[in-house]
Amino acid sequence: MKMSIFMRGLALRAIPLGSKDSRPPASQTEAILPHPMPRLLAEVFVLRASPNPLIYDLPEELCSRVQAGSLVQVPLRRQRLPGLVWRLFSLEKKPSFAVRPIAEVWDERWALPPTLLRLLDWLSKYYGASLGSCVDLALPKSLLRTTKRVRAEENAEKDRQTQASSIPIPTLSPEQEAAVEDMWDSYRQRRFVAHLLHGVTGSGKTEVYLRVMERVLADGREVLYLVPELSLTPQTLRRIRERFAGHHEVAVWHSGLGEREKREAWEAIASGKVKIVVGARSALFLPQRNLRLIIVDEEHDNSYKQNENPRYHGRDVAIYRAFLQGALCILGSATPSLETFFNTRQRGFRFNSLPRRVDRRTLPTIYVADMRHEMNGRLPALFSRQLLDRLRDRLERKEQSILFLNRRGYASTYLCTSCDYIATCPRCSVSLTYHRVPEHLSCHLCAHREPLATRCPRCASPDLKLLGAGTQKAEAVLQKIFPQANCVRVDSDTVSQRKALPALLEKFRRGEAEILIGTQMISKGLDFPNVTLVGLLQGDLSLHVPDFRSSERTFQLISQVAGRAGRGEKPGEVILQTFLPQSELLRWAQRAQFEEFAEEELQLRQQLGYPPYRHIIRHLLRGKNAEATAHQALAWGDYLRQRLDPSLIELRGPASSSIEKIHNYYRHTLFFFVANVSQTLPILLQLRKDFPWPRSTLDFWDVDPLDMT
DNA sequence: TTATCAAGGAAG
DNA sequence: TTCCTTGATAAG
Repeated sequence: MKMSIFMRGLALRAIPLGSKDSRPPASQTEAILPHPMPRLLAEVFVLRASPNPLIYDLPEELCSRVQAGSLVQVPLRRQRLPGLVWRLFSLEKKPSFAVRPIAEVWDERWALPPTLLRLLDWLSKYYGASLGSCVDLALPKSLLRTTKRVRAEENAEKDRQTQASSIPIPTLSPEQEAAVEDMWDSYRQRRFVAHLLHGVTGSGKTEVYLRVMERVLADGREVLYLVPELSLTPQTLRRIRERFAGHHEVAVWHSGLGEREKREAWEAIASGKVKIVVGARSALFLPQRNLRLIIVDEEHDNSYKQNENPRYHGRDVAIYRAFLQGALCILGSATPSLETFFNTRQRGFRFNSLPRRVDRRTLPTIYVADMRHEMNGRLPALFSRQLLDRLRDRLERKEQSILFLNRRGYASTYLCTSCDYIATCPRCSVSLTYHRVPEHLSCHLCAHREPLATRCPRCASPDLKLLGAGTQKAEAVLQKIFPQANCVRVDSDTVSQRKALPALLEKFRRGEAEILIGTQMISKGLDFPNVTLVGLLQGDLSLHVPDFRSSERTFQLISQVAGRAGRGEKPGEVILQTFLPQSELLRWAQRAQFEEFAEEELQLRQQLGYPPYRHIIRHLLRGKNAEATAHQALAWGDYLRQRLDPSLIELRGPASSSIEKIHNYYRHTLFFFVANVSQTLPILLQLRKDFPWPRSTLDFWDVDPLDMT
C-alpha cells in the first residue's frame, strides 16, 4: 500500500491518476537532477492475486506505452502474470526491497479509462473492500485467456439481421413526453443529474428510456442500460435491438455469458464500437469511455446488491459512475426504493411520474380476501371462495391467471403434535421444508436433505403434521379442484437448469397452460397480455419477516405482482388474500398510492433513525465453535464501546444473528448506525485491525446491507 | 496465482 | 505427541 512506503520513510512524488508519465527525456534528466536518478515506479495489481498493489519498476523502453490503467505482464515469483497499472510515481531513493521490472505490455489496445479507475477507488473505500478485489471487477477472467479471436463480427451480424420494429413506434402520452423533455434538459447541462422515473406497472417506462437513449446516441455518446438480473436481459435486449436495428449495435453483459462472448463484448465496448450495453450490475465496470446515460431499470430491486465481496449496490454504484462521468442517470420503477424517493426530496434528484397505464388501459382492481374466515374443513384454506370463483370464470373464458406464493416446497414445517418437535436442519437453525416428488425434507440454506421420519424422532409419536403451504401444495390443491386446468409451476425447484425458466414461460405465453403458479421469480417484468387475474395466496407473508424494510418489500411485492394483470386489451383483477385485511399498507397497495405509502414510511424511518436517514454498516462474525464465536463477538463489542464516539457511530449488538447457525457456522452481528459512511468505516476497519482476532472467527463487513439475517 | 506458515482438531 | 486440514499471508 501507499502508506507502507511512507512509513519506510522514503520520499515519494505521486503522479495523478490517469495522467500520462511526464518524465523528461534521459539527457535532460541527467543535466538537471542530482544523482541518484529518480526511478519511475508503478503500483500494479496482479489480477485475481493481489488485494494490494505491488511495486514494479517501469523500464525506460516501456515509458511511452504505459500509464495508469494499462494492462501489463509482471513477474511474480517464478511466474509471469497479467496485471493492471494503478498509478505511476517517482522515487528518489531505492526501496528497501527488490523491485522487479514490468515485463511487457500485455495488451496495448486498451487501458482502463480514468473515470473507471476512480470508480474502483471509491468502491473500495465506500464498501471497505480491498482495492484488488475491486480492480478484478473491471477485468473479467475471460480477458486473460489468449485464444485467438474468431468471430468478433457475429454480434454485429445479429444486429444487422434484426429487422426494424414492425409492433410501430408508439406515440407518447403527455406524461411520457414531459418526462423525456425534462430528462433531455438535464442531459444538455452536461453534468451529473439523477432522475427518478416513477411509473405504475404498464405505464411505458421503457419507451421513455428508449426516447432518451435515441437522443443520447444521436449526440454520439454511449448508454448503459441495467436490469436487476440475468433473466430479464432477453426481453429488454429484444426491445432495444428492434428499436436500434440497423443503426447501433447492442452488447449484452452478464455473468451467464461464455468466455468468448465476454471477451468479444468487452473488446467491442473498450474500442467504442458498441455504444449500447444492456446488462446486469457487473456491466457497471465496463470500460465505456463516452458513457453519458445510465438507466437503472427496476431500481428498487434487491438483486442489485451483490452478496459477496465487494458487497456493492448496483444502483448506488450507477449513481456514482454517472456522477464521475457527468452523465444522466435514470432510475425507473413502479415501486421506488425509499432511498431513491428520499433523494428526490433531499438530494435534488428530479422526480418524473407516469401515473397511468398506456393506451387507456386501467390498473387492475385489487380485491382483499379476508382469510380469517376462509376455512377448508377445520383448517385454514389456501384458496378463498373469491379466488376460486374467479379462477373458474377465467378457465371458462379462456383467459390466463397467475398465482403467487412466495414459498417453495410443499410445506414449510414438519412438526410433532405430541411433543412440539419441529424437523430442523442439523447444520442450520431453520426448519426443514417438506418436498414431494421425490419425497424428502430439505434445508433451503444449505444442501442438506433427509428422508421423512414416520415417527417423531424425539417422542416416537406417529402424530406428525405438515404446516405452512408452499407452491407444490398450491399446485396440488389446484389440480384437485380444477383437474382440467393446465398448470405451470415456476420456482427454483422447477427451474434449476439454465434454460428451464424461459422454456416454462414460453409454454405459458403460447397458451399451453391456463395457470402460472410461482414464487418471487414471477413477480418481475413478466408481460402476458392474456393474463386477467392475479392471485396473491399469502399477500402478507413478507410482512412477518423481522426486518425494518418488511413493509417496503411487501408494498413492492404486491404492486409488482398485481401489475402482471390486465396488460392486454382486457382489464385485470387481483385477489389479495390476507390475514390482516385491515392493514393500512394493504390499502395503499390496493390503490397504487406509492407516494402516500412512502411519506408515511419515511416518517417512521426518521423517528427510528433508520435508512435512508442514516446508513447501516453490518459486521458479521461466524465460527464453528458456538462459545468461542459468541465470546469473540462480545469482547469485540466491549472493545468498540470503549472507543467509539456514540454521537458519530451508534453501535447495536453484538447479538446472535436472526438465523443463528448456517452450514454449521454460528453467527453474530453488530450493526453500526452512521450518518456518513466514508467518515466512519475507516475508523471501524482500523479498530478491527488493532483488535486480536483468532483464526477461527471469520468476519465480513456489509455497508448498506439489505440482508439483515 | 502459488508457496509457505501457523493454528487447531483428529488420530494415535 | 504427531499428522493433517484449513485458512491467512506474502509476493514487488
